[in-house]
Amino acid sequence: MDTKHRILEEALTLFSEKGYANVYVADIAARVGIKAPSLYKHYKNKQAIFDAIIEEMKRRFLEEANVLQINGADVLADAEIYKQISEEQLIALGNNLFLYFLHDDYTRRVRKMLTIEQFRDRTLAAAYMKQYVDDPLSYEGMLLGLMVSAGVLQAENVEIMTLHFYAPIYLLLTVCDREPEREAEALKTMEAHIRQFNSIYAYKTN
Amino acid sequence: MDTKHRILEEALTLFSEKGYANVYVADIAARVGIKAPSLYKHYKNKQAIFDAIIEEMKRRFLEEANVLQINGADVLADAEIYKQISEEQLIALGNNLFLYFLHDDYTRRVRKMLTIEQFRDRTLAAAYMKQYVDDPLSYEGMLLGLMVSAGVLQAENVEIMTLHFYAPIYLLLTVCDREPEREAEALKTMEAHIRQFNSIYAYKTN
DNA sequence: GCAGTTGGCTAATTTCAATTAGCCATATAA
DNA sequence: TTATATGGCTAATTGAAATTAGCCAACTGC
Repeated sequence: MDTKHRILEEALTLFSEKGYANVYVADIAARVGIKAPSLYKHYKNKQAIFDAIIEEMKRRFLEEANVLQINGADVLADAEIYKQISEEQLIALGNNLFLYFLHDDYTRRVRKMLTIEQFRDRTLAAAYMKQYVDDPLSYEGMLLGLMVSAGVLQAENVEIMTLHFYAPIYLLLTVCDREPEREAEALKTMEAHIRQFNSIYAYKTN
Repeated sequence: MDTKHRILEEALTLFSEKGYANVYVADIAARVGIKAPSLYKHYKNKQAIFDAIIEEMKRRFLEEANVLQINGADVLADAEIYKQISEEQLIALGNNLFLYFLHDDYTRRVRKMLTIEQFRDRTLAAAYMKQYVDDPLSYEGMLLGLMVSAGVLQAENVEIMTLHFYAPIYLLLTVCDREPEREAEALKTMEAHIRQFNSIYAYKTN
């Protein structure tokens, strides 16, 4: 029944840890609790499993993008909120993004898998970039832009300000993906980063 | 004669494009201009080729770190220079680092290979982090620290300032590794980033 | 209560890439 | 100038993993 879905689940886990080529069909089957040949009742071959994972990933990413879009519209209607944004809330914004990317199990595995497979397939590289660079920059850019409009922050160039906000988060994310034991250190750095970011970009009456 | 070295060269290129598991010994041989079995006159097996690449990488990284260390000492003796650093020089600093990492052929291939292989071997992940995150942060941190001492820049926290300087460079590097056609755009962003960085952190007499 | 579909299994089979065997020419060195 | 090492080749051999064949039990809907 949901064996078909369990296969994707376990395959994703394995692909994210070892990469497609180093995972054997038999490994996937074992994790699901069946024998390798039984997998072929559900998927044509190994590649088809990979493709299905990518399809589901695209679906989820798209869905997520839509949710954010809608949220974005809501937030825009509600721009009042942004007039009283505090440093602590800015820290929460960064932390949420960081911890979601880092801990959400699905997101984490997909990101690792894309990291490993991206050079074999340019569309995967593009998906990675969109999801972990371009979309976050554009979403956070919108939020920070609202804060500028609300007079909470100020910047010569909001895009660059957004880069200054997000790039350290991205860097710390790549650190923690590879060396998870550095997470505590990363969270401290995160907070110091956002405090300094805030003191730099907070609106100052001269 | 230097066939032995050519093998490492061609293997590195292939590993960086497809990853270890997707490269066949025969591919490497073909690029070198010999047949697969002849490779075994030079290396015990495929893994030994990979290991030799990693050994050479470690040697080069260490050597490079030493050069920077020595440069660092020189630069420290010469701290006067830093009193008249200009925005253009700061841009040059960022650009040099970025373009060296991006275009140096050896560095580029090694970085891609590590990106692909890092999750199979924690020591590779650690090597990647050291070379592309920790060492640049510490080296740039030293330079920016000197600029602070020289009264050219000011910051609450120099480490965070360094993160603000380097993280965008790192992010743009990961973009260009994956989507090289975005390099021109990245260079513009780079410059805008450093100008804004400078206007933020430049020492201001109140 | 039975035809058919589903999803499991074991036992092949296939495929493909790594590696080994064993031969030969050339270069080196005593 | 002869023996030995070096580095190339072709033709096996091996081994591992994907995939296929073919069997069977259990559920499904009529």
